[in-house]
Amino acid sequence: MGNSKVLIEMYETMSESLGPSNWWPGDSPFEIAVGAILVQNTNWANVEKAIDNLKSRHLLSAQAMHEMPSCDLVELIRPAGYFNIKAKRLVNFLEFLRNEVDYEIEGLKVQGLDELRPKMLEVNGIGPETADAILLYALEKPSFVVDAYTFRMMGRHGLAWENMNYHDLQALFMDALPEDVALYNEYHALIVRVGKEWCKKKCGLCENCPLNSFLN
DNA sequence: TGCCAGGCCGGGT
DNA sequence: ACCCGGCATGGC
Repeated sequence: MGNSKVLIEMYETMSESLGPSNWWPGDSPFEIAVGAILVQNTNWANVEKAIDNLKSRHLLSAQAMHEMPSCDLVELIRPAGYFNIKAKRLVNFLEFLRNEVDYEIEGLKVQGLDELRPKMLEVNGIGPETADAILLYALEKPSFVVDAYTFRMMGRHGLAWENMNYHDLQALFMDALPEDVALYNEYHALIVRVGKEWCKKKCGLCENCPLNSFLN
């Protein structure tokens, strides 16, 4: 694909400018998966409060979260926003974990990406971005994560246009880049870090953005 | 103070 | 196949 060169160059520019990201924040694959669900359309700082609520009570485990009354789970994750619907989504995912691997999330690693991803998407509350975040950051599967920052950045640089959907943009990256878990991991992390700092919804900071030399 | 943040679902065209 | 309203907190 003709995008390989520019996408690699953008990656190297961001990497040299910002340094390593050490993503995803979280001490375990399960914590990463919980964070991926809680961060849906929400500020990460709020997600951290919710995760801290669980962790400080020693309740950040699949079995503990599945066995507690859902009203308790709702209260613990309240700071993450959308707490009623996110509690249900967490329970749906916990049920999936129990059925698939008896709550041991790392057991999912034995499954191939092509069989695991569709199964995860069947869980109500797990959409493409959440599934890919869990696959990539918790399970180390080579599935590129696309998010709102990715759409914004690629649109701003003329590499994606309005009618592209999640799958289109993911394919654009995965066709252009070598299949490399570490590369996918760091690339998405850098996009989010650059996006948070320089490319918010109202983008007026392009003069200082590490990627400004790529603007037409 | 209103706007925004690392989406997704369900119901309607 | 898209489009839209709903979901909710905390920081600036």
